[in-house]
Amino acid sequence: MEPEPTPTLAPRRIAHVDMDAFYASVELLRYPELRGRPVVIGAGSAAQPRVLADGSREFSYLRGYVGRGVVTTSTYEARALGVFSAMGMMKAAQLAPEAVLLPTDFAAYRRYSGLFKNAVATVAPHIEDRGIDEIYVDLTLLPDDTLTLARRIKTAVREATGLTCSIGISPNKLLSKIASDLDKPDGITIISEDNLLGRIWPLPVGKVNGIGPKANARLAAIGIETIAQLAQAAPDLLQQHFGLSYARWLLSVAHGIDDRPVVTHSEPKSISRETTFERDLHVRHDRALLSQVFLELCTRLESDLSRKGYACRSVGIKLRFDDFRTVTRDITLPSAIVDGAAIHRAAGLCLKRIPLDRKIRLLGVRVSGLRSITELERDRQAQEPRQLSLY
DNA sequence: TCTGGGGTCCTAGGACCC
DNA sequence: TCTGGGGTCCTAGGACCC
Repeated sequence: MEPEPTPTLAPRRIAHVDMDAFYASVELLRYPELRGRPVVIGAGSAAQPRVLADGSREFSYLRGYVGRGVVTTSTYEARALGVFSAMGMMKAAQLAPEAVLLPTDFAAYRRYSGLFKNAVATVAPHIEDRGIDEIYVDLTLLPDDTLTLARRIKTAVREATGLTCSIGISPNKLLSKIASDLDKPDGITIISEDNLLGRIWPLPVGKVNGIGPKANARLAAIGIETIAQLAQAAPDLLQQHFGLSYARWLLSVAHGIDDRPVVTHSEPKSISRETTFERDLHVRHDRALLSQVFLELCTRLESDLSRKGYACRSVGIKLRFDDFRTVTRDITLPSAIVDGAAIHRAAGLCLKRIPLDRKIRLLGVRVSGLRSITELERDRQAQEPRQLSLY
């Protein structure tokens, strides 16, 4: 493998802004009496707090939770008890039975997300969206010094939302993402050439965005646990275990190299709707329920598409069986569709191609090959005169 | 007391076309 | 009549992220 080229341009200044325990913090604005207590977000509407006659609120608790939900977010007090995102709620209830349980309210989080992003944009408008609670911001062309900008961003966010965020700033997205996590909550971490080795290299490889549980385990199996060890690993050893392109990527990230730009606009590639059943469903005995849910998923996709102004050329389904095995089937159509009935027909063709020999845990429908409806219309109108000229 | 829902990107094989 | 490569599209699965 060839050595990575050394960047020669003046370093960029990329910020990663990450809201602190975002969903939980939004809930604490609403229910300030919960501040300082372990709180877990992630239930359905059954966990909605009730307002009592005297105006006080009665909350649900994790104790006794039954169901298939997972923790979406938890407050720092709940994390101290071992309750983290993506943990099964049953397990969380064992660890923290006295934690308050709240339902997710995505409409509220989206509202605060908009406030947070608009606030940052008043300070630095070159923003890449990375989901509901984090963004990258390119500060390179702004005149002020880095620390001043970071403080200004935090002030703007706090004034607009009442919430805190953590900011990492470095020459690239990779390092800034790692940095924003180093001083949470409410921190500012600036990584430069000078402190790169001291701050980044001692960290476990799993801190790198893109090294997940699988890669982590495979690296551990060959004795690589820290970013420093990864940086010093023999290229041939990495290539042997991970293939050429992934090995190259691993080495470059370990050396803090990442040239990806901050991308301020992107179009969606796919839209999906899926649901996990409260109990595994039998293909024949629960056929009516399965059919109803299947149709509902397609109907929701129709409204998603039309609300967002897209048509789709591909339709796919996803099934998860009771043994957690997941299968997908796709079909690409001759022309783009929006209509729920057409999505339902295509999804039905996909479903026929899956042998249904086990109970079903999850059913999902996905549309992809998205085309903007206004562009389709424009193309269609541009086509018409040409077709007419054939006559 | 197993494991949500919404996404993106990558890989790899086969079809098909030139 | 054995048999080129390259490019693109489609499909299935998997890793990863928030």
